[in-house]
Amino acid sequence: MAVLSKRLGKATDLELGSSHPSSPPAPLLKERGASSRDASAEASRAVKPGRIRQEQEHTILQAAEQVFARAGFAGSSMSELAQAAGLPKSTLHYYFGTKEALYRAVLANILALWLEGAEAIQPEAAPADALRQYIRHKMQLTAERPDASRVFANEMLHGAVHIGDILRTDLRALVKRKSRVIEGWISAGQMASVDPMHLFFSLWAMTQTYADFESQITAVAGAPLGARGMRRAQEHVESFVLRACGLVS
Amino acid sequence: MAVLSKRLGKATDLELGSSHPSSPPAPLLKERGASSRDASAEASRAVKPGRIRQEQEHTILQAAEQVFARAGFAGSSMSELAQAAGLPKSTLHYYFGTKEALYRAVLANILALWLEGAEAIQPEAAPADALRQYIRHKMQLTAERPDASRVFANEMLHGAVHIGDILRTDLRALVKRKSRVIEGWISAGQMASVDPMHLFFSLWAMTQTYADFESQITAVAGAPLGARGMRRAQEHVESFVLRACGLVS
DNA sequence: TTAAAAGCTGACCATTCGGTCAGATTTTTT
DNA sequence: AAAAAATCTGACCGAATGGTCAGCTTTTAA
Repeated sequence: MAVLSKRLGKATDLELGSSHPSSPPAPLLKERGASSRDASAEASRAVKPGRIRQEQEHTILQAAEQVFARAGFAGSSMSELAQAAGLPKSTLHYYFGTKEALYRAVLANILALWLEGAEAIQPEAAPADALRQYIRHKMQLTAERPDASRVFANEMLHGAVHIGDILRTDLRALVKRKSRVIEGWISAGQMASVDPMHLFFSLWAMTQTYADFESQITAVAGAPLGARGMRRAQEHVESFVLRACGLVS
Repeated sequence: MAVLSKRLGKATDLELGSSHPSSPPAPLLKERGASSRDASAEASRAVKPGRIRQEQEHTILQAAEQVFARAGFAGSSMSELAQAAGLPKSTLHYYFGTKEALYRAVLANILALWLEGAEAIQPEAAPADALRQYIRHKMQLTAERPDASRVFANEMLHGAVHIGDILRTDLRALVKRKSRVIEGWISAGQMASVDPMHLFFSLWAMTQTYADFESQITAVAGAPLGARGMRRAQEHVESFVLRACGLVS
């Protein structure tokens, strides 16, 4: 997992950094260390590679995720982004060069998150346990990082132009690999016959919907689901999927 | 269904027409007849209420759906919209006043479509038949009007500010009503115990994902699903849901 | 046939947009 | 302490945006 997300992070930065009209005014040393954002080591190794830069980038990215989630790429202006980060517009340009580069940086962070969790699906695992764990992971992400989910959803809704390459390579490979595991379970009679690819589509859809379409869900439910509602949602998805896969508890 | 969609159309137009800074320069006679777009009666009753207006509005709305689906509200400019419709920008303003009014008109059309199909869920029906029919209806909409689905998804992703009222009233009422039917089936032992509200969320998510996240699906599948792929998707969703509801075929 | 209504559009406008840059300030290195 | 590097930002710019409007043409009603 750590390996995977690191590899993807690189791939993203790569795809990203190449095609700008103007290169950023500052070095922009593309390196997120192995331990990404632990606050403890902050003071110790704070010497070398732009401690200020790291902090500011983090501030900006966090604010940008919120803003992009609310309005999408086109719907967010640099001045909004700047205001949300509590910094002048020029400072954002100093750190990320262009609005698109900032957007891609947000996406890169999210993508790594999004691809995690599938390690639970292993040949040796019991299908029910593996699926339950995967669903829990996805629902947790939905509950704890709804903005991340929404930015990701928005990107795909509009054609995934910025992350298409990664989807076509890494995500496709991941699904292929895990599909073989599921097919193994099926032919071993351990679960019902379900098209693995479509199973992934359904899992992603059912879990992400609680973040992406939260406004619809709130409207139908009459009020935001809250912690209790989300717990109930998770139970629903778990039992729904397990039953659909012929894995009655 | 006809009654429902008409009522909603009105409600939408109402919510719509009120809150503009400037009122449209032309009368804008808000009336879509009962038989919305049959080409046969076109020549016969073409006399009274602005035949040209009706045709032009239709042209513009159709083009706008495509454009809004691709780029969202903020990402679409009036000049793009105009170019897609093959008309000068001022003409769009003549017919719809503002970009937002045009967007709302597109949404209103879509919303009626989206709310259809739930009539299949009736107390007297067999649960398996009813659910299968509902899923088919949703999948058909996804396959035939993916742009409509995407505009709708985009609207909800960004808070459903333009249709929140209708979701909170009409959609909520619909779900409440149909949930009672499903609860009836459950307590009669006709299907497994599934939270009806969350069942709807899952159904919507699983079916719409094939339009809204088509780029992701194409990337993972290696190529667009096409007609055969969509047929397979429908079979997957049907059997998946039926099994999850304890309705083995 | 004529007057009125509806349809149409090129030219224009104020505002906002993403982005640049010179130069000041702060931090780090020597 | 001095030099170098990195950080920071107000002022500015050309382009694009949504929207307006006067005046034209076409369609409809009288």
